[in-house]
Amino acid sequence: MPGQNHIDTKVEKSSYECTITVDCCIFGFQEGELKVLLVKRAIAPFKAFWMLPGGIMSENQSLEEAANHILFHLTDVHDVYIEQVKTYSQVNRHPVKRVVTVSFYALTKPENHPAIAKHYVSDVDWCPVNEVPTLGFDHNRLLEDALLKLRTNLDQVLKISELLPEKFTLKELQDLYESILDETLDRRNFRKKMRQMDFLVNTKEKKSGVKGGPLLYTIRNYKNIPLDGN
Amino acid sequence: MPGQNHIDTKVEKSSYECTITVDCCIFGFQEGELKVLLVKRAIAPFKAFWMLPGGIMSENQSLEEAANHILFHLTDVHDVYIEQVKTYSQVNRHPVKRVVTVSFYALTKPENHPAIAKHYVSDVDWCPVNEVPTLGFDHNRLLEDALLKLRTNLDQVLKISELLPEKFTLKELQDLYESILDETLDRRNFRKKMRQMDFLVNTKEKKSGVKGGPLLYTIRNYKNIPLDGN
DNA sequence: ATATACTGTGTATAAATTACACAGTAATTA
DNA sequence: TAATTACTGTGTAATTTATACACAGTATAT
Repeated sequence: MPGQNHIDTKVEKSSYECTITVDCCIFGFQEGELKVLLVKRAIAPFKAFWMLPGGIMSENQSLEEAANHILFHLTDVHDVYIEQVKTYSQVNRHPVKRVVTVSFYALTKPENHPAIAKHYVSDVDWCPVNEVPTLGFDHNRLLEDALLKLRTNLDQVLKISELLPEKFTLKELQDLYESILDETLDRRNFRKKMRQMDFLVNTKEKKSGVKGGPLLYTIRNYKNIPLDGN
Repeated sequence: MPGQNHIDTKVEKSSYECTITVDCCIFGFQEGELKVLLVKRAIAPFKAFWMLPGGIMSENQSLEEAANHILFHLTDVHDVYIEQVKTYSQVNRHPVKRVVTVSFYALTKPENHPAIAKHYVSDVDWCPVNEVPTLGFDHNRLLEDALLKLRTNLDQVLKISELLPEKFTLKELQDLYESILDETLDRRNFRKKMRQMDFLVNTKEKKSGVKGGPLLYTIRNYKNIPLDGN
């Protein structure tokens, strides 16, 4: 009694197995814009298309570990905030072979991680999220879903400190919020709200090279990122 | 250059494949309590443990289709609201064989669907969510995560009409909210809020057999459930 | 030195949320 | 059938939260 009609909870010897891939929306904030890391694919299918970096989960790693691996190899980033977005399993998502894909988003400081093209990748780019071209596979959809999740969870503020340098001005913080939410915010109200949550520590230093001499802030308990495993 | 070191986006012939299972938290509301459908497993491992109903995704179906299949075979429910919760991929989740599991929650009217034990299942029960025993595998964790997601998304009210009979009193609706959120709500404020959103249609009928003669309501556009595919 | 483009701050108004009490109805009971 | 019980249905005032908004100060650029 194989295949579709099973309603049991047993794992059988003959059960169907499937390749599982991980794709990552790696966000960074640069020049006042929210960007996402894209790679240009060097092989078919979708040769020369831009896409989200991804790879295959292997035998001895969880999806989170796979995502971290991909991230590390591609950007030299580690210990970064990653979050599962959704699993995509339409039968014909991949033109050659069936795969199920779990997508993650990851938040990084691009300042620390120059992107370098590696295997099966001919180019690499931090692309402003508003200028993303048509991507290979269903990656535009994955990106859209990841952005939505990022927006929805923005109130858990702490994690977005991953996108900023260690010291930052309130304007930089607000610019980040605005580019994630894709709307403008009132400056005074924004600052009031940020003050209420007590994440911010005023370093008393001023940022130089910019008009107005804005104060630099940092995040309380900088670098306490919970990593969970499923 | 196999396995873990891959950072490419290519799907290779030799790539690792893995069994993917679907587990469902099937919620129903009965006797003023939120309940979840559990099955008692008839085979090892975890023989005689209660667990969430689940099964294996097969070659020609998406995860959502697999979940609906399981649901249908177990409860005769179809066209029900289901939502993906999360994917679990720890290497040692399953004691016998590696599986990756995608969990869903589903909302049903138990009144319509007497549960019947089928394959590999010796018993079936609608269990109040506050009285769930230790389940097989990591199913307590899955249930917890599903409940959290259900709570978090409660504002998209419409879908919870899946849990109620076609006509219901405001008290029944409030009881449902309270058992999902696990807190008590002010009656007048609750009703005000429900009135604002305009889901509710007053049928002008009164429910009999109960004191106070409460009015019966129904949901506007009853049975317009969006089903999406990934 | 002057102009420019930014910083930093508080208050008044509007909107949303919360707290709260009493008269009415239908079953149950004595 | 009268009295009791356990529920229904309703509105307003108080609090909290969110929004709108203007001007003096500072570092850079000219």
